[in-house]
Amino acid sequence: MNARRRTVDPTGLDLAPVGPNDRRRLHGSIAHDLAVAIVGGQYKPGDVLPNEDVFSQKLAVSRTAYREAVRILAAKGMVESRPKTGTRITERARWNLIDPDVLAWHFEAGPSVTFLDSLFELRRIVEPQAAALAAERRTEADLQAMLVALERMSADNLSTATSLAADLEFHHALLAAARNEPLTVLSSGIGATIRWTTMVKQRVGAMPSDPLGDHREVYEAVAARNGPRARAAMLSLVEQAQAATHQAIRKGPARTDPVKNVEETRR
Amino acid sequence: MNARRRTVDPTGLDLAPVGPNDRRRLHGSIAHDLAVAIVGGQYKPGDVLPNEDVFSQKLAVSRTAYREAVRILAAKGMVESRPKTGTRITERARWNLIDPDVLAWHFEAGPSVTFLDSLFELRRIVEPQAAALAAERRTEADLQAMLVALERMSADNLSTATSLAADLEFHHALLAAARNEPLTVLSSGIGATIRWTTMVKQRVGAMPSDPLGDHREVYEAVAARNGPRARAAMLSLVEQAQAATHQAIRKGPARTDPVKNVEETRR
DNA sequence: TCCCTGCTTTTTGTCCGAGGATAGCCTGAC
DNA sequence: GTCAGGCTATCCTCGGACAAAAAGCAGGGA
Repeated sequence: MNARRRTVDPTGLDLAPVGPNDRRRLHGSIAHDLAVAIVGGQYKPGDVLPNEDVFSQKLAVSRTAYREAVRILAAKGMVESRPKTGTRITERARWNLIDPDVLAWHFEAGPSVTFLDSLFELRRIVEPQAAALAAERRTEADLQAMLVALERMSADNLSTATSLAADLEFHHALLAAARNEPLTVLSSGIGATIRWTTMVKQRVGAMPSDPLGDHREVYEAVAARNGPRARAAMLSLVEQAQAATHQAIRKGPARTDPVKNVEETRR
Repeated sequence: MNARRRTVDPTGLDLAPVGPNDRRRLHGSIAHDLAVAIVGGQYKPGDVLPNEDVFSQKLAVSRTAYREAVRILAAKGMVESRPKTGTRITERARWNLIDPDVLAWHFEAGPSVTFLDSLFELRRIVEPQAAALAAERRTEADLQAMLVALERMSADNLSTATSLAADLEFHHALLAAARNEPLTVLSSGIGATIRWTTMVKQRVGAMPSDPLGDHREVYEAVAARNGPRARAAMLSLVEQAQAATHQAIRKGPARTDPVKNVEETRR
């Protein structure tokens, strides 16, 4: 959570002060923390942040670093700065919700069930069609990539980190095979969803019946250049994933731990 | 093109020095110019930009402003900075192609025909399904918004700026009625596409047969809560738009004027 | 010969302090 | 009551300095 590089921690509250993802720069981690606080509801649309001098001091960083962090958030449509008015959180409708980072921040803050559902809905719309396109356009290399991912998925017991990675790889290879650049971009967003939902399912110990079968069916349809069959298989895959996620959520709460104060995490 | 605020222009080459969109801040216009140069192919993926001192001096701005511009581009996945290595253009696959800004920059640089096609393909995938969802979920208010847009479209002769705005409004209202946040975000991207294609068609003087009829059909299907019909109507609408655009492009070139050097536009 | 360690150097990252530009707000005149 | 003008809070831009990261090189040891 806290990715600040500072080694000393006078408060003693801040566990895991030097995490493994400490390669992020200061402005990056500020943007991250602030963003998580925003999507977590700690700052609401319409709210105005304290002015630069005050806030950067509270975070114990320079105004420069803070401003660069705000630029990042502004680039994703989450805040808007103007002289005299200050920096204000924009309405959610203007956030770039399919930006990979924004999506990741949502999952980190603990996505609401409705948000999760809307993402699955997006997948239900996009991925089947993408599979159909992939069936028409895939090359041997695409097929090979999908096959490798498939094998790596089945090699492990479907619960390890590598099998998750293989899952992501599979979906990415499929999107890539569709030969549509804007569509490919959605891949990382979809990946974020898969990653999180897998984690939830794992935590609850609820492994779906047979996700591998679905994946294999998609692969074979694509290999056979059978668009409609690929579409149907992918639709079934997504729907099963959604059902499994719902089931897991009923067992455990959807929202993870409440977000800490930005001011507190950072000092 | 050049949104810099500077009033004097020693070269005399830079027309329209103070455009109407001059509200952008310096870092914003630098990001804009750089981004257009990148999507225009002036800098290619893998290329390394000159270091901050050199480049910011060449652009005649402070390092601060330049760095903030780079942060914006980095947030959209277009560049990546590291100490010692420098700032390098990332591969296109990692660009956030559905970000409204990135899309707008593409259109400004003159999109390639294949890119345009892939966007229409995305619309063909997303919008019909969105229309179907909208048919199920729309409220009276949604309907009202769509109707207003429809009337404003038909009021003007379908070639003025206000009718274009109404067109955008219609599509946005429809997406909004689908009640799916991530889907709504695509609205601005779709809007950028519509805006640009309309412009092209207009320039060539090729107005499609009857776009209004399609729009009205979509509206009525949504009003009747008839999902399948809404989907079909929207599909037809998008396909017609694509056909009309292709026709227009055959008459005139797709790519607009070549992009100028960033260093030159800015000084 | 090969690898490992430590130094050098280039580039970005962070900090600070100052002044300029913008825009919301209030005051005052008409 | 309305409009013009000044006031001021806030972000914006600037310049300069030093810190940190990391790629590449050189030297030493096995």
